[in-house]
Amino acid sequence: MAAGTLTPLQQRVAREIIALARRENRPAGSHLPKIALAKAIGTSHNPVEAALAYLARRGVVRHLPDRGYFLARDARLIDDAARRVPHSGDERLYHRIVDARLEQRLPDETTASALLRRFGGTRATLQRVLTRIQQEGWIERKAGHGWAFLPLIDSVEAYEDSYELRRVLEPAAVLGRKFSPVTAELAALRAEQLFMAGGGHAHMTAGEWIDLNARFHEALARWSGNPFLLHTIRRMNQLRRLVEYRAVAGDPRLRARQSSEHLEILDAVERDDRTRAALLLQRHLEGARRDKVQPAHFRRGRP
Amino acid sequence: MAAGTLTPLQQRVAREIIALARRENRPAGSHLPKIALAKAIGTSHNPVEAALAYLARRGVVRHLPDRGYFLARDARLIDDAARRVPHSGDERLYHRIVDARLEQRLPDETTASALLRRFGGTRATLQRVLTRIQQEGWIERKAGHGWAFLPLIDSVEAYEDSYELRRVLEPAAVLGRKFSPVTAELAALRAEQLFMAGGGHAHMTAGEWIDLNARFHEALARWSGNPFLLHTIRRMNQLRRLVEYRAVAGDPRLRARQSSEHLEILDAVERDDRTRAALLLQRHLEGARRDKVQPAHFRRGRP
DNA sequence: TATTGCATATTTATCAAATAATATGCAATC
DNA sequence: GATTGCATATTATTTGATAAATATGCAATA
Repeated sequence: MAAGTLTPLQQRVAREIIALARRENRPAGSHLPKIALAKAIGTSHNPVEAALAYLARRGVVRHLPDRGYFLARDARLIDDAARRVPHSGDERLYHRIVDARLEQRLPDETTASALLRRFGGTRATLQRVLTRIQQEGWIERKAGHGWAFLPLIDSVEAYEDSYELRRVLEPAAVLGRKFSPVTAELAALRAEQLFMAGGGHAHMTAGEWIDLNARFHEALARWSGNPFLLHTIRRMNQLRRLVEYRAVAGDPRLRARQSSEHLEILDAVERDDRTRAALLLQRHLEGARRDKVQPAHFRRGRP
Repeated sequence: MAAGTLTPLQQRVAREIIALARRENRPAGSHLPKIALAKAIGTSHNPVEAALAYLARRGVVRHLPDRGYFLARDARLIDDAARRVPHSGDERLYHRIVDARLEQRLPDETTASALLRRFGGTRATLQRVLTRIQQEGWIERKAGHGWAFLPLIDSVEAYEDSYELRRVLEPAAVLGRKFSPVTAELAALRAEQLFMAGGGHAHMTAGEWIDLNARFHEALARWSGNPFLLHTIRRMNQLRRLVEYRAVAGDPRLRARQSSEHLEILDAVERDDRTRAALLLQRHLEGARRDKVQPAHFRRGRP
């Protein structure tokens, strides 16, 4: 790989290192040990080293020989420009397809070749991107050749549908027979939400806000101990991210209210008042739906 | 392609042609027009022609020049041997991995190369199979190299989890704000279930029974008008098929009871008594769970 | 008038060697 | 006692020409 460029995995790792540090509000000088990072991210040391070396070149971290890498400044104060890691070709193609689809500039049925002619790139890249989209659930292979797009959360209608599902599933998660919160995760979530409620959102990007939100809801699903429920919630979150990133990036009042509602729910969970947690959760989802589902957020409504 | 062999798509089409004819209890001599079949199956004429030519060689259908293909005998009376269409390499590898996984002969984490060494086959085949499994939700890519298996519906525990999800989702589908049954589909389902309840299961294989069951539940989900709910139910059905095909192939009394319950639910849906339909559905799922979730059905329980 | 049977245009799969990245172990260092 | 930095072993991706299927249109036919 040419000097200065990263593989897709290395790019991802670089982004995750920054996200982690920011999530934990790491101070300047904080040590970033490669093995711990590798474990947290789920990869081997090697890509972590490459990512850290890159971040050092970018000035985000400092390198001390034989001692390792250290944050150059408080994680929350790293400016947007410095922490912007380039995206791989896969990622770029993916987003171009998302955009085209959200703006209804793509037909409901198409072929790989047609997409290649339109967007360029290699077959291998396109194949990977289509597989990813298939995994996310908004495209499927037709019987022989070709692909068919499925509805995305890209209209008031579909958005309502996704909330309808979540309103049923998430309270069920909390009330499930195996529900059991993980203490450490609960504490971490609480810290995040407190930081947010306490005005921390000033140092947060729209993307970080969305991820924070997703982590909260995913944790509840994970604590249900039901892998199928978790899988479903994850999928809804992926789809929401796609749309919300563009639409409802963040009214500060809305952010503050969401966090305080999240905290209330975490409180109820902590004192094992599950009925109350489920009720609050249901109200929370109902409120979030009302806040977000407004025609103005969507470019065009679908029938 | 060598004479006598079919492409994977052609094999699939051949199987679907037979399944369709049997589903509709087509009599001997029934005409099988290629374009209608192609439309029903979602492909072009070409693979349908190849599949019909193959079925003619196998004696399942008769070919009259310039008139087309016709069932050689009543669809329900086609013997098992005659309608067994060979499986593609993909399909075989898929089932070998399913078996190995269900019997806990595979580690939780592995690599494509390791699987190749173990099962043979080409990288491309394995890649496709892994993508399919990923789509079904019981494997996922690790960050760099390798794959991690997720819990399958292969233990009492996981089976309970899947039913917990369905018990919440399916009644919600029926009660959903957009629920609206499609008359033609409802009639077709009723006919199938009546045939079954009336002793038709004698002419049915275990696989056909499972598919019938899945079609019923999928139809309810589709009528909800909520694509996300449908997607989730579909996924659960895929997984159930994997396991039930091996475990609970079919106690006749159980089959008869299931069909009559299905019919009751369809009745309630037809007279738009949704509350009752949802209630019956919930009871039905509860009963089905009790019938099926018995440790004896599973080779070994997981913790 | 619908359907078949076949021809043509597109699309996708296949191949294996070369290349590139990731996983892992461990002596050196703090 | 943990961590780095680097070497080595595995694993996975890329490539583009060739071959094989699938999609589609239409004259001939029942």
